[in-house]
Amino acid sequence: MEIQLQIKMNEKLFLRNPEHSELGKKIILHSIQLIHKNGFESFTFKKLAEDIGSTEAGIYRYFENKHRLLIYIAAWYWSWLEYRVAINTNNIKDPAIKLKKIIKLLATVVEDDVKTSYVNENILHQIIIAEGTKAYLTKHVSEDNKDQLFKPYKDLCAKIGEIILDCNPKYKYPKSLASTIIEIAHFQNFFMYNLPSLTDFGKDKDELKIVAFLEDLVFSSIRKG
Amino acid sequence: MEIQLQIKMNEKLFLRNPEHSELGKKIILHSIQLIHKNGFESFTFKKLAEDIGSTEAGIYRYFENKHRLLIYIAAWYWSWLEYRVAINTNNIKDPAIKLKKIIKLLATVVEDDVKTSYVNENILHQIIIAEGTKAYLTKHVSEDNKDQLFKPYKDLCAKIGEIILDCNPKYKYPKSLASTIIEIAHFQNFFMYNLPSLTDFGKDKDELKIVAFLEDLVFSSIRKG
DNA sequence: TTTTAAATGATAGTATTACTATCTTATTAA
DNA sequence: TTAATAAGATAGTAATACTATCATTTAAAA
Repeated sequence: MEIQLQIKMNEKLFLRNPEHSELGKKIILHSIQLIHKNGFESFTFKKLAEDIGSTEAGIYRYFENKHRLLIYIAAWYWSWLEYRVAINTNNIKDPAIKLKKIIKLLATVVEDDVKTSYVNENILHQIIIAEGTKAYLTKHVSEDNKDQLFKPYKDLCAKIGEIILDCNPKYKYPKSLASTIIEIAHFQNFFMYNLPSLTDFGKDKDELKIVAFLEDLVFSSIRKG
Repeated sequence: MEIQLQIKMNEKLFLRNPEHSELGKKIILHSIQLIHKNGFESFTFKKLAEDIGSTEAGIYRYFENKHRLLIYIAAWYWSWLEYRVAINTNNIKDPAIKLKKIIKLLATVVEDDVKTSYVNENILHQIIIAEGTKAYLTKHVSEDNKDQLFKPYKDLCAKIGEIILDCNPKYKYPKSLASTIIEIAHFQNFFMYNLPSLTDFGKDKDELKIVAFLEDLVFSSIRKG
């Protein structure tokens, strides 16, 4: 039996649903590759079209602009991560063990377990580390937020916040700690590889050390008092 | 007596030193204003030139491109912050109190104490919150890093790391905790105003709550064990 | 199986962006 | 006073970020 993961995406994320056609899937697959290769700034729909063997106008039928495409990719990533969190924690009772599992999912490289044919999840993880925050660090965050474009990110954050509260119902900052875990898992990874002096992991470049750091940070805060 | 703060900047940050001319100072002042107003993505040298009453070519004599200008502004900000950290902590002996002071400097709005005629420090603080990470989240971080473009950021981080070690010489992640404090101070501020459900401060929008959260996070980690 | 609609391909065109080049005129410093 | 140096003015180019149109292919409905 082959498991095919299909993530339901908010309609406002695209003009035409890329999951419903071959061209659409190619757009997602190749944009992830191109952004990974050259970075989001030098990524253009022209280059993407050439890469796919389609035309610029063709891409514009799916996404308003490259920023919207980034938001789509990020939303897909967070939905996929929440799904992985769900399947990896649903048989665990102890919230602390749940939280540890989540930290590991956030901070370590993905093993390509569930295949979604048109997305390379490992590369996706890497581009979200480097480019993910650009999805919302804009002047139009609030409007985009009203259109629910960041819902998957916020849902995941809310879920982590709840688990933090399960660990300690008196902890005062569950949501802020949740968003902190998410962002720091990515930032410490980026720093470790690119600006290593900002971390304590520069020498061995071991993602498990980021996990250890985050666990230490999180559990000493939650359990204290 | 009027105190004039002059920050020595790395020569590689610019083509011509903007501090050495009126036009240069206008470039810094107006670019901060424009980036604050419309965001970094829609910021162009053409618009900047029009705003100043100069020409595009004139700006290009000072900075290679707008990304370099952002790096310059960020570097200036981190240098200035390290200076403020120095004057605000040099008479304090207790490293824990030092650290609290630093968290406050990072997370709260600046009171315009020391004037640097051509920089509005309050607006600067806000644009670094929203745009600062874009200075290094690029495909050419490593080359830029070799040119020491991020030195002020790294110096500040190292300094905070040392103070953390002063608090507890056995703490295992001083540098990672330092970069975490810096980034989270800014991210929680951005979230609080723009994606409030990612924080516990959405209702009152009180920066002092970010300070409290960070203090709780930092000191429970450092002091534990 | 034909008709019709929808998606794609091909091509063209525009305004803006991101520059580079050159020449002239101020400003400043030797 | 002359000689650099910086700034202003103008022009030009390649690439980016789109929009529009029309023909063709593919897929769904009659």
